Amino acid sequence: METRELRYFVAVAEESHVGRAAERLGMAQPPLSRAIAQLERRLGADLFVRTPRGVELTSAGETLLREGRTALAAVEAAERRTRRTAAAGGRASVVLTAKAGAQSELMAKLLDAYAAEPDAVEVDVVLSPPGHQAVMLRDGRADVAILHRPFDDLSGFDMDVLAVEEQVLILPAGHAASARPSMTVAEASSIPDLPLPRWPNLDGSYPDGPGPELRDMTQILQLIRLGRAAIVLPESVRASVREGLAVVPLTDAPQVTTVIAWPPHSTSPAVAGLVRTASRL
Amino acid sequence: METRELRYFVAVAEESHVGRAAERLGMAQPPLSRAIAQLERRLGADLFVRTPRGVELTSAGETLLREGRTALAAVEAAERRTRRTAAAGGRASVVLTAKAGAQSELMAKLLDAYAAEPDAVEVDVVLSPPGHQAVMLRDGRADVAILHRPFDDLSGFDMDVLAVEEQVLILPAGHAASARPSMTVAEASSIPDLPLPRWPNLDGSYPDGPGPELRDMTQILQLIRLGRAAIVLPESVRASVREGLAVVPLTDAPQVTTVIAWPPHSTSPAVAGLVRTASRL
DNA sequence: GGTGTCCATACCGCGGGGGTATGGCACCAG
DNA sequence: CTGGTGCCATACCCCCGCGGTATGGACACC
Repeated sequence: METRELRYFVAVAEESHVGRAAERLGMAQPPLSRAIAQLERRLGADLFVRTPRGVELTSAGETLLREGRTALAAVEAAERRTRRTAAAGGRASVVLTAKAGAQSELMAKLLDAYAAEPDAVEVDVVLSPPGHQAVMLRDGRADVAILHRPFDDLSGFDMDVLAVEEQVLILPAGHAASARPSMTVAEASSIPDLPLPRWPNLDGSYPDGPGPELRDMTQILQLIRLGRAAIVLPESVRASVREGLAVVPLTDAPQVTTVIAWPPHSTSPAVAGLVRTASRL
Repeated sequence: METRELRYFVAVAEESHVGRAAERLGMAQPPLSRAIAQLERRLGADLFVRTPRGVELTSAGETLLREGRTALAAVEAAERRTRRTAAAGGRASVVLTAKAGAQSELMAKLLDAYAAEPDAVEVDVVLSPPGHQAVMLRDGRADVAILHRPFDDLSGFDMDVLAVEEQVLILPAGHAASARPSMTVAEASSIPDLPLPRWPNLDGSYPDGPGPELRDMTQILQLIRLGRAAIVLPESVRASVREGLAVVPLTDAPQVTTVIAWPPHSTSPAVAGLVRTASRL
């Protein structure tokens, strides 16, 4: 099976419509129809049932869609990483990605410790919006990532745990609830005049709800000082909490685990070294 | 990048020789040279340095070899799984692979429990030689596997832990050492007249050493009864130990963890159901 | 039954993958 | 230094197969 065939198949499966898929692929409809039919012949499997409105996946087609997407991502990742190591011009280098804003002290410690290693290579740090680290690791734009359980999807990666912490509620300093010694998540999310902000989805859109749309951390902290919102965050943010804000521990929020993750089996020596120093921190 | 190009590249990289790679691929040398050159142009990266003896990988080439192999495996897995679900003829089914011989009671419990589930599908159990479960999971011949830490390479899989057990030494009943209440691994492996058997590598070859070559469990137990060998195994084998054999606990052997593993992101409903019942055992 | 909306088939042109023959280069034996 | 050997690259050719256009055929809806 060629990646071209797979790309065609995925396009048709996603559109449920050969014509639209062809348009998306920048080609005419008949060759696409033929390519799909040929793929079906070669696999010995019907991938679609043809309906008057378009096409629908068979169960074999659903399997190929699931598996094919990850296969395509793997090919794409191979290509990207190859281009990158070539661009580095023989001198090895590693791209590390992390969420913009948080755990800067941990990152600094890691980068310092690694730079002191005898066989250290250059580390490019790429800060990306929350939730995008795993994507970048999967498609080859990054080699290692710092990410967070249970928020990020870690499936398919190897990883080491770097830190475990509780979560706290950040709210305006003067607010009545700020005097409480602790709170539950249910209580925190139902404070009448303090809605929790909404986090953007992977595609940049926002879920519906009452809270403000969260853009960056300083903006939301500003909103909290103004008495307009509250937010649940890992307790390490205490370090960056200045006046005007109060912190209340949450008793039943899930623990947040900071991990360093990397794609399995692509253990370049540089990545291995970085992971080794990370796990010694 | 097309999978054909990747296959060509991997062949050349593995042979370090364009001519031999071409032979292996069943084609002539010049088109292969050209395909590689074209791949290099398209990637904008030199993958090989040409030497008078053949070719050598550049660092970019090493990256592509590492990544490309897993990408090819992913494509192959997609193809196999699609063929399989098509062959199942609409009626979903799952292939579970496990090491031949061991933990049969756990498997039986799992299969019984799963069969009782409302949405259970047919489960094909494939027993494969030790160490091959992970390979079958990676190349799509299986959907779920029962395997064992730290022996199997679990990287890249999602998993749940099913059981944790200590290891024991099995030796002839009459042997002097069989009276000891416990032993260390060092002691167990240096009993003068009882060599530990050698396990086959993934390719079927055997490492060098004094012990007998292990073929199957009954054969090795026979050898132990004859006073010719001893073996270290998880303690669950006590159940299948009959007369003529003695069991001595090991104090410092690593724990053996039995896990159920599955490829990430290919979570078909059937696999998900099987895993769910497994983790409830 | 006409019409619109799909996907499939028929047919054609051309790019590119694969073949053979040969060149160019480095190393080695003498 | 020179002929020989063992590589990979280039030159040239053929033909398969991919992609294009035109059209057929099935189905739903009015």
